[in-house]
Amino acid sequence: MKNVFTFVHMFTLAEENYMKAIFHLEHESADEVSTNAIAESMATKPSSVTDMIQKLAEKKLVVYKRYKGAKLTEKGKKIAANVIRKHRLWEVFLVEKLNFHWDEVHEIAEQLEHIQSEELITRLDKFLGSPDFDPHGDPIPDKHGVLKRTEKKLLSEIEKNQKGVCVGVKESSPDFLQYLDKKKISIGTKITVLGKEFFDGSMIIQVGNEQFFISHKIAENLYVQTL
Amino acid sequence: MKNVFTFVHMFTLAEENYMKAIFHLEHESADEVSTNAIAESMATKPSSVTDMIQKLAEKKLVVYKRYKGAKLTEKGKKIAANVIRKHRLWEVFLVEKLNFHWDEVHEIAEQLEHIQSEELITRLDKFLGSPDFDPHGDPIPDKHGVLKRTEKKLLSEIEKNQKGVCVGVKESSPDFLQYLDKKKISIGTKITVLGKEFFDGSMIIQVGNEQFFISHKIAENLYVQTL
DNA sequence: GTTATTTTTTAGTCTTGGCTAAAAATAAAA
DNA sequence: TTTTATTTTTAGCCAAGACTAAAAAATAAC
Repeated sequence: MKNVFTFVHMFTLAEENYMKAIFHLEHESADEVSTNAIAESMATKPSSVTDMIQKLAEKKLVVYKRYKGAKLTEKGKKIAANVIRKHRLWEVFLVEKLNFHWDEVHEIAEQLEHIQSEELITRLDKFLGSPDFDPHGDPIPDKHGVLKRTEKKLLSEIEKNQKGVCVGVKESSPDFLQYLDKKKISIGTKITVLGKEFFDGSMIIQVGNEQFFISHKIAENLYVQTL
Repeated sequence: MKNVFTFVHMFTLAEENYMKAIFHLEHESADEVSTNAIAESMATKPSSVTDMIQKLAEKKLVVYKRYKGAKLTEKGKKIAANVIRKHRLWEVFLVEKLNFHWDEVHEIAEQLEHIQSEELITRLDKFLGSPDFDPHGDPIPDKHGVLKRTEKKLLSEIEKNQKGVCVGVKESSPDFLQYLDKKKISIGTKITVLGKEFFDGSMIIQVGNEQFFISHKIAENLYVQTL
């Protein structure tokens, strides 16, 4: 089939997905990522990965040495970050505007992230109020592909009298999400830890004008960014 | 490449585009559509078209007889209508929510129409207030693929004292669109023809509380649905 | 420092969806 | 009704991106 997206810089769906996968793996273990690791993360075979990273290397999107794994170039990194930016912006859209739940949006965003239009993303970002985090609390890279280095912590790691902004959840079972809804906790909600019980890890927290008790189980499944 | 969209009924991007093209051509000239016509409308070669319609025929999406062209089956028609539904809903989104202009949205919608998720479209439709027309005034098929038979007319064809709702434009040059903006005419705007000059086709119309003069050139580029 | 194991690469196939060039069927003209 | 022109199909080829099986390199174990 002919390439449907006729723009200046064009990468195929497969190329974008490979770069994205390598990007994520690099952020997990710093060094160049192994063929096997990429294959596993993409549910494909190592031989297919070798093929592709060789092609990406020719296009100067990754640095590749036989038997030594791959590493994104600056250009590759930028492209990957942009795909991730689109993915996360679309997730915000799906949750905030279409009322999907946090755990329903990944598959759809996986498709939407490949839509090609700079202007679309510029406008979508504006429409959503230029969010900094996606519904899972992961940071959204800016339009230059720069990913704000974020101090995402579990609420349970926060000390007494510290504040944090809710940026996501670790677990996302319906029960948990409903609990959060009930307590009016969502992305962007400011939380202050008023008290912390060392015996069971439970906490007293303040959300808006309300103060209430939460168990350790709740606190260890909620990501916050400290302020 | 492996199919990215893993759903129940899955058609490739190419298959969807062929069905869509055939759907449009059938609505232009009733009968089965010729290989050449499809090739031209898709900017591809007749031999490629033959290949594809044979594949579609095996899948019972079109009826095909050698040298006799193709015709969508009920199933094929439904699928095509659904792609068109998605295309037009996304166009509404782009114009109404992201403030794109009517003539900027086609390329992007061409990509978005292939995103696979029933739920997404259900919610998008609701989010947009279940619109009946896209920004070009073309009707949006319902979720069963039924296309409301519409009486789309040019404003110039409307008689004195008749009313219509603006459903789209024929020409969509920036100048024309800006003119319409200035006159506060957009999709859904009610227009009443107060007077009509037979000599030059100019009109006096009412839009909201304002009454003003428009030339024939304007009137013959504006689609309305009569009320 | 060999041998064994794991990882990675190569070589060769497959499918999708394009393409060109040539053949066959249909339609138009003489 | 032949001949000519057009349309459509077939046959064969190409690229992307997957796969399997076998070879080669790097690691680990003895």
